[in-house]
Amino acid sequence: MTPDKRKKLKKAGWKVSSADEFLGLSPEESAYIALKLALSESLKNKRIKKGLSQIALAELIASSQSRIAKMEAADASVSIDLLVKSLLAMGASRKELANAIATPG
Amino acid sequence: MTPDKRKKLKKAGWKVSSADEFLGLSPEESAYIALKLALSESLKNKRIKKGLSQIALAELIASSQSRIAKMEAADASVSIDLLVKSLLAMGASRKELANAIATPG
DNA sequence: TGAAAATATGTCAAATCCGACATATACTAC
DNA sequence: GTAGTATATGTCGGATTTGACATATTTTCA
Repeated sequence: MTPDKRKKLKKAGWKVSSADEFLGLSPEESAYIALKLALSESLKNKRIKKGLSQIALAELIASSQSRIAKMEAADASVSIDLLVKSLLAMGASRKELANAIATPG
Repeated sequence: MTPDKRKKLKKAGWKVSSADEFLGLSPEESAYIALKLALSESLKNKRIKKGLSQIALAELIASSQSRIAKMEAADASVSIDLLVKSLLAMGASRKELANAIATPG
């Protein structure tokens, strides 16, 4: 695990203060977190590509700027459900979703 | 139209995917439902392949038989989050997930 | 057939997640 | 610098989702 990724995880509120702690996570726990990171990255990329601010996207999908920020930060309070719904609302296809999910962060 | 009625129609033999227009679903609504159906199918297939009963799976992933049944029925009360977590708990890889998502129902 | 196992359905309190708001911090361009 | 814009963070009431339970229905098999 790269220092970058660890920093990102920590920033997102996950308890990752050391590699040992991270290794203490079960495989499905880390897979779940990795999945969320992949989706949040995809969301941010798509938003930027469309030239939208977080506020503009929030209005577009009936959410709020703060929640968009949390989505993009893969915050622990954000579900995969919301990430997927948001991506779909931005016009992502199933294949795009699948690709985001399959692609390692 | 409620998700419940939609489900009943599907059970009654309607080809939901081709009836989207008639049902007045937005593209992201139908994509979301299709996604859930794909994941629930994948979950059921994986469980059967492992020779597990719903009760056994429930114990394995700390849930309940009734919730497993609802997952496999793509019930409106079940989130994509739970479906993904369950698949990961059964040992699905990200690529398997991606494939399930990309594959049309 | 009929009992037993598996699955489906309905309900609900508790846990989790959401949008909204306030506020802080970061980034531009002057 | 600093004014303006964008993004991040903390909190909270209300909405949604969850596991659990009761019960109904379906499937399996002798």
